[in-house]
Amino acid sequence: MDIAKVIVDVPVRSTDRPFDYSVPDAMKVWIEVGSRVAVPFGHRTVQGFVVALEYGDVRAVPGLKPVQEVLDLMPPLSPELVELADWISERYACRKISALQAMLPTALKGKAERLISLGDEEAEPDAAIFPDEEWLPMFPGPGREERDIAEFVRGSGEVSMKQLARAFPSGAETVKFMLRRGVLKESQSIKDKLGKKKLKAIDLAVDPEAARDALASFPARSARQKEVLSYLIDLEAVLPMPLKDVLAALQVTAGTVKGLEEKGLVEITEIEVYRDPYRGRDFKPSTPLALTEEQQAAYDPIAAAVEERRHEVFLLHGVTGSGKTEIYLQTIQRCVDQGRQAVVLVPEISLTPQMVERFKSRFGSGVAVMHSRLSSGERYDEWRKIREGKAFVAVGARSAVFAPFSNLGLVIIDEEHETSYKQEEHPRYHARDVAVRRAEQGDAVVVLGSATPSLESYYAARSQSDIHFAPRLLTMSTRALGNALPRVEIVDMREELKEGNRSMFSRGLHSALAARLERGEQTVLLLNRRGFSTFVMCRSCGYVAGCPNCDISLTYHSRSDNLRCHYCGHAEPSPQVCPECGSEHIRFFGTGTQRVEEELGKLFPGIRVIRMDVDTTTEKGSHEKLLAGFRDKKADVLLGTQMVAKGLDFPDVTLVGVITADSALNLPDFRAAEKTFQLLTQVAGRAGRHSLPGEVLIQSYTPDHYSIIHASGHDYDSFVRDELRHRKELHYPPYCRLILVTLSHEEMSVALRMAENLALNLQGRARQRRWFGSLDKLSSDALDLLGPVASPIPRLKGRYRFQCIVKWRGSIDAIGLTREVADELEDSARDSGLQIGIDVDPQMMM
DNA sequence: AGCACGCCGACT
DNA sequence: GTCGGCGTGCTC
Repeated sequence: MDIAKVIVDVPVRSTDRPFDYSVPDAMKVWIEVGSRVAVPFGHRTVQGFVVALEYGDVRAVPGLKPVQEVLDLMPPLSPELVELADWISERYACRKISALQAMLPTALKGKAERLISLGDEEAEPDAAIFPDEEWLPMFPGPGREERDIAEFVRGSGEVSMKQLARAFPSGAETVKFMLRRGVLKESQSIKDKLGKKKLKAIDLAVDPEAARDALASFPARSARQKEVLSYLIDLEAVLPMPLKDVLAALQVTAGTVKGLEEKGLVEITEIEVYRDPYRGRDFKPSTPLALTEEQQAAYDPIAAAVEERRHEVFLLHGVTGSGKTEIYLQTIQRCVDQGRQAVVLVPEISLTPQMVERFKSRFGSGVAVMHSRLSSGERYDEWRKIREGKAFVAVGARSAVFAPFSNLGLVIIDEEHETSYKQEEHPRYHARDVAVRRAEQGDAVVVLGSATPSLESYYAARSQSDIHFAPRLLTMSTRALGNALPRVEIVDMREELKEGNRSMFSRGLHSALAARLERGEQTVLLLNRRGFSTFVMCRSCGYVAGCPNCDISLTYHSRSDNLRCHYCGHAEPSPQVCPECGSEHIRFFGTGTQRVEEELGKLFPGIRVIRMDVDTTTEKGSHEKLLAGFRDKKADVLLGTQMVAKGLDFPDVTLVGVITADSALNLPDFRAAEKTFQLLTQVAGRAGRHSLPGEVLIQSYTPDHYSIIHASGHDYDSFVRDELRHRKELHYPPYCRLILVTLSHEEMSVALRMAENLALNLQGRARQRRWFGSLDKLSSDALDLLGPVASPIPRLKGRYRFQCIVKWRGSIDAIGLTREVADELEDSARDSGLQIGIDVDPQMMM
């Protein structure tokens, strides 16, 4: 293997391909596919990843440079992950390097560092330029500084440019001059953002016998030192131990230990530690529960596939409380018993201590947890536990799909329908699709679990003819504990208004709340704040202004005081009275959690409310703290946005109130109904999970909408039937796929012209290939184009934004074509201020 | 992305 | 006449 193909960390299109390097003999042992390396690139050193190794005659390739350095003892990526990165870069139209980087913790994003050392030339100042040596002390000019710098560098051998700048704040010119003359020389290497965490540790410097002897002859006045020493002798078996533990245990100060160190009895060293974010927490071991008949029926086929090491995707559709987690746990056990590893993906929002605890209790320290609340150091440590084989289960959000296991046998995706599995920045991958791909590569099993599966997955399972994958459907329709699903009542807010109640609380919700306060039971109130004030609704009849072409809500634009569709560009004036009923109660809609909290305080003086939304949960750990407070019954009401709907399980919650179901329903998104149904179903599942029966009240201005009616009846099948009919009629997924192309430029006219250009090119190219045609036609291959229109966020960071939506289906390479056209346009715009973003299978159409 | 090479204005 | 402005082109 003489040639390494390397993807370099230069994220532009012209370098989005492997570059060849020769591998020095001494490096051959260390370099593998997946190695992270430092390579000379142009006039500098950059980080890169080895994606292939080839045997070849290095001499046959002129101009080949050698790999400079291998950056890790163990390659951070496996060949399997490298291959997956390649797939991601094509599937999601992103740079290869972005896909590779996305798989690693940020701590491993190395950047080049400039190192300065003494050159071959004498470090003496140039006599022709500077006065004689003996004059120097009198002239603290450049000559003096030069000598100091040379001394400084000589002292430490190699000095980073940063250190040098800190020591000689105004020495930049001099350094430059010295470099030019060869007095100093420069090299570059890649430095990680973060090192391994080192901890001060204490150890005996002499053997225990000698220490015991010393103890006997200790002067009485150093009683504290004596205490420390005897403590260490007793715990000799676990040495070296963290210094701070000793200090805490004996209530002594570092000075005491210092004294012992000076006597030569103990030794302060540094040990490398894993930062375990769950350290010090006890997890009660749990054992497998007996499965119900229904659970068993779902478990068996999954376990069989795991047992046979056969790739298969399962869609586990189980109502809230049906015990999906227990199935996950037992399936993981099967997988682990075979010496393979498992990944569990959970939406970020439900990655609560409750959730983590269930896995830690069953699998102990073999569980690595990865989520965004961890510091980058903590995340890195959890990642290393996986890479080094110290963990066999990874529980985490989206990016845990890249857990560097060597023999992954199972991927579980809980709450499969959650949009947070789609990454909204580059690379815009969907963890579910990546998981399926990864599992295919390694003959692993995928379990998609949800009480409300996404239409894409459900349709794929039912029709068995989908584009992505065809999961096997497993259904669980009863709760594991045998209790009934809560009774759900819909409150018609139009009626409330008619009867003179202008409050945001209906009379029904008001009295239900009062009853809970009286009985000391708890309530969860959901307020969906998304889509705040952007749509127009009539409070009298529930009419919402929608697009005549696209069947989505129109968005209100205050600048022009009109309503627009951001799919097709349709625009109309903003109505003054309701076109349906003539009422003047038509306005932009939205209420904040803060206002609800205020009103609660007014209606129920003394009520204890915990408010949970983006404002109150930004701080690290605040999320957990708030929930713990609610669990300990420090509040009567938990009020929040979506985050209160997910996965919480509190025994004393008997009432769930949805302040207004409509705000989710009227998002300008074709998935609005699906989101609403999912949200309502999830939040309803929070009530009455234990012995006390639950009640759910949903307030709505459109109480006859099918998503609300079916959610109240816990009727997923009927909802899907209605929703699929809509999707089919209007050509939305799962009946086609989408690509969202966003163009931005500082100048509005350029942005628009380029967007039109792109649309035209795309259309032309698709026609040539005979792909272009209405999706109405029966042919299986079709491509259609919407736009360009202004983006829902028309201006961002000083750039005007326009978007096009590609709708397509069949076996055509619509992604490749879109990328091709976008690349060409970016090229031809020599102007270069143009940015084009491609989002394949977008979840948020914003 | 950097960083150097390259062709035009204000200065010792 | 030079130092340096940042336009464009390349990086195994």
